[in-house]
Amino acid sequence: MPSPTNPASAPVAAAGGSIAVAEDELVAALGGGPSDAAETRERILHLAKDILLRRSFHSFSYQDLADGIGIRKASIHYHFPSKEDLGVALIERIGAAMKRFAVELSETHRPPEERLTAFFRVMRGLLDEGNKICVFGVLGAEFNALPPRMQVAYAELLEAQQKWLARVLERGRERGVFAFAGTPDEEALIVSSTVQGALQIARASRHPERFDAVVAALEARLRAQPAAG
Amino acid sequence: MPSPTNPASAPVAAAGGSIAVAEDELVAALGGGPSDAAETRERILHLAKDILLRRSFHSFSYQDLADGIGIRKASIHYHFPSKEDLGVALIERIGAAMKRFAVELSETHRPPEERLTAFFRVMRGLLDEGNKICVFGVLGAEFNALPPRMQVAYAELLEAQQKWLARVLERGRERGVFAFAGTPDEEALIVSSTVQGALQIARASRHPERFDAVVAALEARLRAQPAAG
DNA sequence: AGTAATCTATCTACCAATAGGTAGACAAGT
DNA sequence: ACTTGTCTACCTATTGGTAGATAGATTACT
Repeated sequence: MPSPTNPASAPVAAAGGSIAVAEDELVAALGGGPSDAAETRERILHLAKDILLRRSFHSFSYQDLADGIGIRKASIHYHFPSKEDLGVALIERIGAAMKRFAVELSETHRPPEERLTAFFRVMRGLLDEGNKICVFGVLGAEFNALPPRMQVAYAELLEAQQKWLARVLERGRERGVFAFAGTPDEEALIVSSTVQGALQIARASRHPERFDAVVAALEARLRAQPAAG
Repeated sequence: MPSPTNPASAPVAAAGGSIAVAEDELVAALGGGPSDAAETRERILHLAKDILLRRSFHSFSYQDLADGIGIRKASIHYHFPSKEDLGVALIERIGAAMKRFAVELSETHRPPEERLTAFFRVMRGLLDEGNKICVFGVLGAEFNALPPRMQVAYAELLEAQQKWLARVLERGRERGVFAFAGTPDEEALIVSSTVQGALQIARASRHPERFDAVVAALEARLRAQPAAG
């Protein structure tokens, strides 16, 4: 594999985080070994996701990715023929990370309140690792300007996330640790809307702690009233 | 005024709405009369705002505006030398509309709960008139990719809106029509975060009624518990 | 085993379209 | 004469995307 100008260090890509789990796991899981092909593909996705959550979909180009990775633009087109392909892959990748996140919480038998807290923690983490916000916030804002297949992928992922959240809330209510008036679906909608908006506002106002305040309020209201007095 | 290809009808521009008040009012207030200059400027702003709230800032070009209005690209640069200038003007214009909205509610002595409802109604209106979302949601998502002066203008407008909302909530609590645990500022943050996120989710999922559900829940929780039973 | 064919992943070098932006001519109003 | 607002005509940089060469690895065939 000829890589004449591979600087052996991809500074931009190194800054990236993830929704829930280290990217390395996925790399290992997919590639199985030191496959160069999968590795480049992963690097592209990793960096693209990083820039996406920082700056939005229409604010980065194939050239940005090429520069950041130390590869030529044409090579990125080899892995992702069109930007729409890349966008869809990004959404799917994030969906996979969300799924792994959910599965892990499930397999370790975490109680609902802990799952919700973990969710909040992941979201909060985005703000710290480079002023990111959640995918739904990024792509939701430019939704009408998104290529068709990305719109579909987005909508699907959104429903999946809503479903997961609703289930967590429902189980929490069954166990008496959460209290809310409407349906679990409605409550999930409220929680995710709030988190999504709070991330954007906290970032733009440069007051990340505002996100914490919102989450605290959200948790306080969800918790069954302990008959305070 | 030479306008060789002015089609006398600007179809794209005609679809636009506003945050709170009809654009025509502003046109009249600023221009004072049938001034061509102010009129063109207004048409640009009107259309730009429309596209902005539909498709985001990086998803439209000067050419789009020129085509939509039936004017040449260079003429738009005459009124707004750079896109950053246009962006700042857009934010300021929306700020002016918000202020007029607030002043009107104030001058007609509307009670806090009515002001809040009016706020929700305006936000909901965006979804109907062409799948728009609020400015804060649009620009908040691409905040890091925004030109510097737009970031500043955005942050200022955001603070102004938060302040207004906080004041409404505070007065409502004083009068006993609202109930919430934290400070008015915190509550304002929660309300606007929720609305902002809900607009995005409702639009992307093509379920505008989900916004209504969120707002209903927001109102229900704000309302002082009527000792139901 | 040795060689030919194929496949993979990258490269260089290009493309047309579009981006934001500028210079200067020109017509009309003051 | 000056100002205002628009025009035509252009500029440079960048956009997403393509064609074709090439180097190395893998596979197939004798």
